[in-house]
Order: sequence, then structure tokens, then C-alpha cells
Amino acid sequence: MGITKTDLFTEKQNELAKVAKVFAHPARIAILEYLIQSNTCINGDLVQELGLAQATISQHLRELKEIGLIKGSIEGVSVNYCIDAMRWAEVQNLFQGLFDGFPKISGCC
Amino acid sequence: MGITKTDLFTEKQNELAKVAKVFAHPARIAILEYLIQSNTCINGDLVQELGLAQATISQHLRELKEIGLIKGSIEGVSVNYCIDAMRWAEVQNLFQGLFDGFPKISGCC
DNA sequence: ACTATCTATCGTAATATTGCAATGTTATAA
DNA sequence: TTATAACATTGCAATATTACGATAGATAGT
Repeated sequence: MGITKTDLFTEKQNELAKVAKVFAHPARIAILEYLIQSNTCINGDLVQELGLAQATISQHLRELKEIGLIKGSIEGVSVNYCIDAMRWAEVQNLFQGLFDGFPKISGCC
Repeated sequence: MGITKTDLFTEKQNELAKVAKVFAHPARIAILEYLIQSNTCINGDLVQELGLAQATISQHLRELKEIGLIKGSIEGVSVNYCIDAMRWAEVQNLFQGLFDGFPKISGCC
């Protein structure tokens, strides 16, 4: 079916899954890493950096923007993108919450 | 196309994306949380816990197993699943590496 | 052997994602 | 106004994911 039965799960589970989906593509990881590294909030010469078409990059940027991880400000004819620090921390905590739930010294299998 | 151009990205970016994809479904999050909570490494009465069909759960378990996050040991007629602590920590570090790459005090936009 | 139980796999339908060419949109420059 | 440059959107083809019924495989009990 390709459709997810979100009503079966908690809001937090759905939110975490939705955020994880945004991380689930190497191009979006690459974009985030590029934005982090080039502190100067670079715009879409990501097309040069990655080898994807302009339309494709734009689509990935939109998904990152929709989940709130980045924001873009119009700078003349081009758009400056950058990480949204607040949301970044929020998402980090979401993941950390899951990871920390598992006790490191659990004498299981 | 639905196909990802993995050759354009680094191994680490592809690996992180692949792992994130496993987290990108609430059922798999729910399974992991259930495994964490029920320390006793419970098997597929996840079918009871979540409201999905047995075949569907089995499919999700396989994806979690393939990425290495869980492992199952046959216990008579049933299978005991549990978190793989080593891999869990490894994956946690993968994500943390990305998150920590962004300095909290970045005077950007 | 026969049966019941648990889990995995196969096949299939419905939906989602990825990628790009073509086309819009907006802002600057001449 | 016209042209140009930078993005965004649309529309489409190819592929991936999700879900489940049906079926197969393995094990325990009788």
C-alpha cells in the first residue's frame, strides 16, 4: 500500500519517524553538512557541490524547510539557506530521547 | 525515479541515510521502544501490541535486523528479539556526529 | 504421523519517493 | 520594457515502500 497507519502510533513516534524520513536521503545529509561547514549560510550552488539537477536540489531543500531544520532568506535574486538552531536542538533531543532510553548495561541476549 | 544516486555521496552520508530510513517508520520506532521497555527481549506479540498484521510486523523486524539494530534468537517455536547494544551505540554515534557538527553558538541568520 | 503454533516469505495492490525537463515566478540590471 | 539570473513548481517516468492474504517452514505436544 505504501501508506503508513499513523493512527496506530503515538504522536511522538510519528513525529520522530517523520523527522527521520528527512534524514533518510544522502543528498539531504550532504546539504545539511554543507550548511554546517560553510558557516556563511550558502544558497543553491549546492547544485555545483552535489551533482544533482537544480529542480532536485530545490525539492530536497523544501523538505528540509518543511520539517523546520533549515530556513531561507531572500537575498536579492538568490536565497540564503541556513540551519535553524532551535529546531536543530529540538530534533537532536528527539533522537537522543530514543537512544538514551536504552540502558547501556542491559544484560539481555 | 525513486532511485537514489548513492555514487554522488560519501560512504558516511549513505550509511547515515540508510540507518535513518529504518527509523523513518513509526512502527519500527514503536518496536524499538517496546524492546527497550520490556527488558526481557520479547518476541512477536508485537502483533498484539501494535495493530498491524503478522506479515507486516515480520517485515519491519527484518529491516531492523538487516541494519543490525536488533537480533533474534530462536526459542522453541517463537523468536526472541532484542536490541544489539554494540550496534545501538554505533548508530547513536553516527547521529551524534551529525548533530554535534553544528555549533550551538553560530551567529548566522 | 498429526496437529497446533509461531514466524518467514511470496505475491500483489496501493501509495510514496526520487529525479529531471519544462515552465513559472521574482528580482536585478541595462 | 526587456533581458537575465536564481529559484520554485509542475508534470511525468522509474523505482521504492507499506500492508496484508496466502502459503511455506520449523518446532513442540499428542
